[in-house]
Amino acid sequence: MLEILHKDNRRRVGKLETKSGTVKTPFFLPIATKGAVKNLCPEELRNLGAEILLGNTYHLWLRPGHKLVQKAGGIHSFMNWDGPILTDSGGYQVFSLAGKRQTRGLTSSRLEVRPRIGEVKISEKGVEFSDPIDGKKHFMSPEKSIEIQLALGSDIIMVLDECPPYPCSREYAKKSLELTTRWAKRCKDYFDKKIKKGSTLGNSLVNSQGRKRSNLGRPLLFGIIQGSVYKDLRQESARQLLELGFDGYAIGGVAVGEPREKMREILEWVLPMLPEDKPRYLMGLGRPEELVFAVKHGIDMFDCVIPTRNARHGSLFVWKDKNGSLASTVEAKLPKPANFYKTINITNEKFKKDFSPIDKTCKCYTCQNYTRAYLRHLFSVQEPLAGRLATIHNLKFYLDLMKMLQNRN
RNA sequence: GGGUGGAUGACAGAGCGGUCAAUUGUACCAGACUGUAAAUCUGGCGCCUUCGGGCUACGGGGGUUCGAAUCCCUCUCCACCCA
Repeated sequence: MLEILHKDNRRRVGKLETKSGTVKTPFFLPIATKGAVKNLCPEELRNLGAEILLGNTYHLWLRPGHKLVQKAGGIHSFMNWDGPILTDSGGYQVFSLAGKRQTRGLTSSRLEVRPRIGEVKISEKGVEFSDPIDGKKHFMSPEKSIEIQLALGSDIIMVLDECPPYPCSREYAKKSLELTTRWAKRCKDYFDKKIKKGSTLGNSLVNSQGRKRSNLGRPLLFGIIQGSVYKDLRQESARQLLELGFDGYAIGGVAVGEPREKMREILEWVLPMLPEDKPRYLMGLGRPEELVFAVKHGIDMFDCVIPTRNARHGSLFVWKDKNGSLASTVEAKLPKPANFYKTINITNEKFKKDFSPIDKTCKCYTCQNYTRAYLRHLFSVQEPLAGRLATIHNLKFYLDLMKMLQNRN
């Protein structure tokens, strides 16, 4: 399913086949947690160069519900995106919602809307979450996560995992990775059983025009390597998942607060163990220099909220030097300040009278038509267009970066 | 002309003898954000500072008090009511 067309040291350039189409690697998945990339239409995403999106099992399960999505003809048809979609399993919510109380948003008027943040209880059986919106409890097992993802019609299904926080004791990390492996096996068993039956695949084998997109008749299933910052545990996790056998391997539990050079180590420990012909996915990453670094170490896929969320918060990416080969301008040393871009906060006073585009070299709709001064104005008067234009630009930056990394030279 | 209630930092608006350079919100300034609890959050926001503190401040002036944004007198302005 992954065809590598070109290799340059450990950097892999190729294409990944899914049941909804083929995607060039390495690639970045814009995040559409609840079935939409915040602020953008699918058509706009296409124009920006997006080929594949990420949705979230947990969020779509709570709202609108996987059954409803299935009734709508699957997530592709429901959200009008006929390209591939990867769904995260809900494992990250084990991390992001765990132990959170109403410590945020105390001054926000929206607090009343979400009075209590869910507690997360992990057991052998699965995870009990509270809905962050209404506090209602929901139980998700590994099988349930797969069932939901199949019903959604996902192209790349992630196993349910536990994403432990940092710092994390060796002892806990070991228990956690072993649980993740047992869950991964249950996910795979359930997945295989359902795929064999072929019953609950949703309508995702055909796109919204009723056209068959791929010869691949089933979604892909990825395992997730955990083990925190411990070499033997990371490698043990990889070994256990390799033994089970997945269509691709993700590295999870990274960028959860650990020192930045740990990421380098984790990649160095784990990547050599993974098969060449299976895609490798670094989950939740990251900053541009981290993507460049990881690609040079053999990672094929990424997802991250940075371009979209930071855009909404007024933080924009600006190229420093778009010429020359990125691979050579970004040394494979982390942590290291990025040398090929900078970020600006468009709300800063210094942009008040700056009538130049965000980035002179950028070909995005925003940079072609609007000035920094206008964008700053939109942010300061809280016009929704601000977040939209900023999102367009930041995603273009990320997708252009990936294009450069796909370049064979 | 008479009466009543007011005047607080950019704005709104608390405080009504000491713990007040003064709650809070907005605005403004800056920062953060990594499988989206997020169009969010954090910090700053009189002047000076050797970061210990110092200085000037709650409409103007004058009192009472060890001590006043807070009490009294007076002036100015604003709102409402009665002539």
